[in-house]
Amino acid sequence: MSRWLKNLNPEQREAVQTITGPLLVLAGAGSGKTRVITHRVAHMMELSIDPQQILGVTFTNKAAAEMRQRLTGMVGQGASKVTLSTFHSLGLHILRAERARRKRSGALSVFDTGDQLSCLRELCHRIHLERSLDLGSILQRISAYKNAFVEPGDSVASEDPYDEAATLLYPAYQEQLQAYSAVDFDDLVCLPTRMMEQSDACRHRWSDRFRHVLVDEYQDTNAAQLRMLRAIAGPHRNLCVVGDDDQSIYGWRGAEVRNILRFAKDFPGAKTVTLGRNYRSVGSVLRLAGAVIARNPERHEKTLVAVREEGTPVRMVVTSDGDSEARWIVSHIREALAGGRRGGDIAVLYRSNLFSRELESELRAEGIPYRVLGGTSFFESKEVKDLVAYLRICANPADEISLRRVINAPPRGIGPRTVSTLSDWSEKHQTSFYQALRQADEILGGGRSATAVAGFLELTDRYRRRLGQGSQLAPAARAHGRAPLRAPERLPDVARELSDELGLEAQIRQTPGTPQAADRRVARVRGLIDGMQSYCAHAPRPSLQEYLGRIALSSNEDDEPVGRDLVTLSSLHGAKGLEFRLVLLAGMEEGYLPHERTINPHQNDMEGGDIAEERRLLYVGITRAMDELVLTRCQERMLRGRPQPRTPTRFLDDIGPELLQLDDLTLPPDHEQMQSMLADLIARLEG
DNA sequence: TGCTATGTTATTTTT
DNA sequence: TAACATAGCA
Repeated sequence: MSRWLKNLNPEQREAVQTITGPLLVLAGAGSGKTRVITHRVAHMMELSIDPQQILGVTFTNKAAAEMRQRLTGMVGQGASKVTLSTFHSLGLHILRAERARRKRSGALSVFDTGDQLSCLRELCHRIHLERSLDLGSILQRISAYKNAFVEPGDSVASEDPYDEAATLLYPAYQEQLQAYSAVDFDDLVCLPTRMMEQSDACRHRWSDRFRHVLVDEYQDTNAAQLRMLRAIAGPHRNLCVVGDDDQSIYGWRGAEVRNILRFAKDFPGAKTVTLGRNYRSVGSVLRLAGAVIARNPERHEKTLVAVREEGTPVRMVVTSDGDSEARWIVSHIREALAGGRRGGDIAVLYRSNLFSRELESELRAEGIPYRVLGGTSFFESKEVKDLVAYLRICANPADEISLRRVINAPPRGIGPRTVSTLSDWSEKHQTSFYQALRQADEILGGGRSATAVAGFLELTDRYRRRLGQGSQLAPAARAHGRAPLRAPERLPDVARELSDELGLEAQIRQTPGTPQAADRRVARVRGLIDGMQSYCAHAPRPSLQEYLGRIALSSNEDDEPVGRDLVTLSSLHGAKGLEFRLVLLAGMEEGYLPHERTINPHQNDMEGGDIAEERRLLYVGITRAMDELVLTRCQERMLRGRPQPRTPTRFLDDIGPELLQLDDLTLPPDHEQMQSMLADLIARLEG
C-alpha cells in the first residue's frame, strides 16, 4: 500500500485513491480536506505521475502556499514541481504564455478594483453620464456580464438604470482596457478561457500540460472559472474538486453554489465522496452548527459526525450595549490567557470589520497583543500605489491610469487643466495619453506645464531604461544593435532611488496627520522595497513584469508572519479555513447577522440579499471553534451615532438550552450566582 | 493650488 | 460617529 494511504479514514482514502475521472469531494468543515488534497498529490507522485502535470487551484495565495508547504513536508523538493496557483495567477500565466506564442510580448497591467473605478470614472466623465450613479454597482454588473461571457455590445434588456449604464459602459470600458494594455481580475479568467474555447490547439496545449487538476474551495467558483476548468480538464476529465456547499459565502461576488451542487451533471460519471467525520470541534459546537445549517434548503444533505468528546456547552452571552459586549469579550480573553491558553489559539469573529475598532481599543487598554485580518490591504495604501504606479509606467507606458495617478504626484505643476487638455487631444487624435504627453510641447504650445510634462517623461524614461524596460519602446534600435540594452539594475535599488528622487518620505512627513501615521506610511514604502528585495532574492528569474503581476494578485496576509501569541480579530469571511481553540462570535443580532443590507437590499444592489448565505456565514463561524465557543450579543448598540435597540438573530431561534446556554448579564444575578460571587469574594479576602 | 467647510454614507472583499 | 469626498473659497 502506498504510504500515503495510511492514517486516513475510509472516505479520505477513497478520495485519495481515485485519481482518474471526475471526482467530487464533499468535505464538511474540519473533515481533513487539506489532508486529502495533499495526500492525493503525494499519492499520485508515488504512482509515478509526473508532478509537472499536476495542477492545484486555490482562491488565495495563502492557501496555495500552505498547500505547498505541507506537500514539501511530505515529499520534499519534488513538491516544487507541482503547479499550485490561484485561478488568477494561473490565468495570467496562460495569458502571458499565449501572448508570447503570438509574438505579442508587450507588458500587461493588471488592474485592481481601484484602477477599474478610475477607468470608469474617466469614462463617465467623458460621456457626461449622470454622476449620481454608484460606480461600484456599475462595475459589479460589468463583472457579472464578463463572467457570463456576455460580449461587449450584446444588449441586456432591462429597465434598471444600473443595468442600462453597465450595458452602455461595458464596451467602452473593455476598449479602454485594451488601449491601456491592461486586464482586470475577471479578464484573467475569461480571456484565457475564451482562447482555449476558441482554439483546439490552445486548449490541448493546456490540458496536456496539466493532466491532473485539483480544485480547492470549489463552492466559491463562478461561472467563468467553471468554464476555465472545463477547458483545461475537459479532454482528460481528471478533475477533482473539493468543497463544502455549506461554506459558500461569496455568492455576492458571483460564486455559484450551483457549481458544486451540479458537479455530477457538469461532469457525467463523476464519483462523489463525502467526508463526514469532523476532527476539529467538540460535540457541543458541532451539534449547534448542525442545527443552524440544517434549516437551509438546497444543499447536499450531510451530517457531520463528531470524533471528539462533547466538550463544554456553547454559551450565548447577552450584554446591555456594544461597549459592555467588547469589554466582556476582552475580559473573557484575559481569563482564558490566565488559564493558560495562548493568544494564537483565540479568535473574535464578527460580520463587519467596523466591529474590530471597539475590540482593538479594549485589547490595547488591556495590553493583549492581537492581529486584525482583512481591512485595507498593503498594496491598496496610497503611498504604495503611487510608487507602484511609477513602476507600472516603466513596464507599460500605455497604462493611462497609472500615468494619471502620478503625473502630478508629487506636485510638479501639472494641474487638472493640463491633464484634460492632453487627454482631450489624445481622444481627438485617436491616440494614447502617453503619446499626448510626448507631444505636450506642441499641444500646449510650450509654457510652464509643457516643461513640467517633459520633466515627468524624462524621469520615467530614465527609470524605464534603468529597469531594462526600454525594448518595446525602441524596437528599431534594438534590431540594429545600436543601443544594446544595459543589464537592468536591481529592482529594489532602482526603486529606492526613485523613491528618494521623488522625495516620497519627505512628502509623507509633510502631509497632515499624526507623526505615528506618517511613520506607518513611510514604513509601508520601505516595506514595499524590502518586498522587492526578497522577491529578487527568491524568484528564479526576477523581472519587473513578473513582480508587478505578482503584487497585483497578492493580498496583504500572504507572507505575514503569524505570531503564536496574537489574538486574531477577523470578519467571518476572513476566518474561513482557519481554526481556533476558543472562538468568540460577536454581534449575534438581527441587522448584523443577517446583515441589514441583506434583509433590505439597496435598489442598486444586483440581486436580492441571500439570507441563506448569511446563515452559512454563521455556520462557518461556529465551525472555526475547536474547544470552546461563545456567542455574544447586546440589547442596544450605537449605530451611526444613534443608539438602536437590537434583537437576537433569527438563526438561533428555537435553539434549545441543550444546545445553547443562555447567560444574560443584564439580568440581576440569581440566588445561585450571588452565592458563588460571594464565595469568590470571601476566598479573595481570605487569600 | 491648496486648504477648509460641509455634506454624505455607512457589508462581506479570496484576486 | 467617523471617514471620506466634493465644493467653494482664499
